[in-house]
Amino acid sequence: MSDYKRILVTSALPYANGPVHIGHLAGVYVPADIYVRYQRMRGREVLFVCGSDEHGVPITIKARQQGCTPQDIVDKYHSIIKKSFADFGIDFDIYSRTTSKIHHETASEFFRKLYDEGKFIEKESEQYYDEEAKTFLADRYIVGTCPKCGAEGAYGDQCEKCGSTLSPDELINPHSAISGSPLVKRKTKHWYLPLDRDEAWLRQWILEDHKEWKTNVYGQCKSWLDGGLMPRAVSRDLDWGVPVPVEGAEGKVLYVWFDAPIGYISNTKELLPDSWEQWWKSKDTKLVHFIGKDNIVFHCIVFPSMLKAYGDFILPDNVPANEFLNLEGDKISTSRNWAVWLNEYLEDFPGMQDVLRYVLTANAPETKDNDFTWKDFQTRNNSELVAIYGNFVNRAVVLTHKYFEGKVPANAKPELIDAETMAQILPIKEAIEDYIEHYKFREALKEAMNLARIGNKYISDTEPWKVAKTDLDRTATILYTSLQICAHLAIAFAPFLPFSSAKLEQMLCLDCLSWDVLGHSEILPTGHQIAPAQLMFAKIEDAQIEAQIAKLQATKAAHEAAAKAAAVAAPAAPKAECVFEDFEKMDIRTATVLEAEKVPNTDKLLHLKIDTGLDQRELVSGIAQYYTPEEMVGKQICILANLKPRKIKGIVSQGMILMAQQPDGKMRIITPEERLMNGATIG
RNA sequence: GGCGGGAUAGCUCAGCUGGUUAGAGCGCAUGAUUCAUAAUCAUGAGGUCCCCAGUUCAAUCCUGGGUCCCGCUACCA
Repeated sequence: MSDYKRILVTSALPYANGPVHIGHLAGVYVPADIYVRYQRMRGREVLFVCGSDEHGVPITIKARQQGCTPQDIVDKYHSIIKKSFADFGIDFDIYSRTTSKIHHETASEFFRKLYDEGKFIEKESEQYYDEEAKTFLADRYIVGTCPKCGAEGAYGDQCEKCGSTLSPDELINPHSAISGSPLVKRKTKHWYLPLDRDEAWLRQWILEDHKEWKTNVYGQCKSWLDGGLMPRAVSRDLDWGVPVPVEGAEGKVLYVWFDAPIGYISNTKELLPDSWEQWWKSKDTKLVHFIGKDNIVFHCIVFPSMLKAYGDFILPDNVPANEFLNLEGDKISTSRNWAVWLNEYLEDFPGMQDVLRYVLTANAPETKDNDFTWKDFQTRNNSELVAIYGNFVNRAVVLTHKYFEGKVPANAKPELIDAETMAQILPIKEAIEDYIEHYKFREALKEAMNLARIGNKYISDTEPWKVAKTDLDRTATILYTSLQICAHLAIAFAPFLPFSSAKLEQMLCLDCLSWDVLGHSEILPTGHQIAPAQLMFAKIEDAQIEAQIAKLQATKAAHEAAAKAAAVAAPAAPKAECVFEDFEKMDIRTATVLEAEKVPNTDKLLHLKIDTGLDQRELVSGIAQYYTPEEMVGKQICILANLKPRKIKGIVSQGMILMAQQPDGKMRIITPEERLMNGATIG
């Protein structure tokens, strides 16, 4: 620790296609802010850098959907995000954005240098192109029929119905999610960062030199390194982003993963045009990246590899990645609107930033995913912040006003218990330091709260309100000691709850205190006037919590209804034209189900025996979720009789039942209006 | 599918290199107290340490297999 002269802290650049929510705050920004505030209080030179990540395909999609430009989108969310962070006291030295001029220049120059020095490899490949939207498409924006389960609307990277991983080439009828038009393949040239060349030093640097990294971080890196690294494309075909600064690269921009982390550098540069290099290139700077677990590989492998390729940059000392925060038992989701948005929180709980900061720290997903519930939020506020911290301060201040006109009394009659109580502060200070230096903010916060517990115990044990009846000198010492503890609380909590510490300092008429006075026996001198008592934290009533829960339930219901309506309103895309001869090839006829049973070990399959009029045959059909075997027996159905037999789960299926399915998944068999003979042809 | 992380009291979490009466906070119960936002203080009740096998004198911890949750996934290692 002491080897470093300064600390550069970055927190993940939030993606500017939506506001920020409690998950962002809990995983990344609150821990980073605690770390930074603590280091500053210790007098260390710290720089805290962040900004919006404003490039990439999702923003262009969103703009297209909303009929505006990508710039409109990022302008809107950049200002919302920036304001939310400011409101919550996330104390960045700079919060800038990747659409800034200086970032474009910096990222461009970064690429160009690697390009000129031959650090990239070039590859030509064929990629899907949407001629109508005039754009190449990311896998995610190619949709089609899943080759594995037959579901419509599978994405080019994954089918959400059956969960299988796909590549766009496997999709049946691939078409563009943007314009709906069919796709063509086009040749395109891209540059790749050959990560494989960096394997040896990465292995040494991470696996040998940084065994202290968190297990999730270390494990993930090891997994990648053991698997062997591959070259990774740094450019892509898109018109939104930092243009590739090479002749003949029109229509290509830097891949967003390449451009975004450079944002840390350009934002530093924007703030400190003359001295930024000291922060990024000086060996006595400690670099720490705060991120979520989805970002581990970029910050531990890819970005370091970029920095190394460029030369003379330092590498991160640590990457304390957190896990994820859930909300009321479900994954937080922007698209499903399952989140607590920071801007909305402040409307409902004005002035209560610290309560959320407290709850998110106390329940931070440091080692595993955690769940945020409003009930827990209420309990932590009412029985910890109000009942322990706020209450202790209130007791001490109120009694001081009652007996000593709001002046810090003299330490007139000390006893052993006073010294013993004060002696507990130093170990707490050291514990907090140790925990914060090791990125264990949850534990650190607990220690700070213990200090308030010590205060409550002290004041209960000494009972100044009783002693005052007989011995005012002793009362003086008790309140003197209690007020010193209050002052210590203001300092100990300052990294975590900056607003409350400011309030408490105001009440005690203190100026910004440094971390070093923690553990000193006298912060408030005798005779020092303090302000009237005011409540540090307000209780949260059940009604407020119920309102929040109702709000979440309402958004959930609204979202489900909207999804259903959208699915019903939008039938599947039309298929390409075909000729009568195509249709004529199909032998479609009526049949009756004779027997039906579930195929063992499957969820969806029924094994049917049917009478086609021509013969009796067996087939396997994926309808078990819609019909029970009992329901099917005796039903007249329509089948495609001349479909090539296919073995499914060991059973040869001779034909296919005709079904109608809605986009929301509802499925029914097709059956003649009135019962006909088996084998009647359909055409 | 492969890989990584997680599973410990009602809830949220600690438990370093195998030996602990397995811990903390909240919640709960009982008692004390009334300066304080019915807050506080003391005491207590709560646990097949996910399941099954194995190694060991000894397993929450190590090994193998399995289940569930989360993340990553570059022709899939």
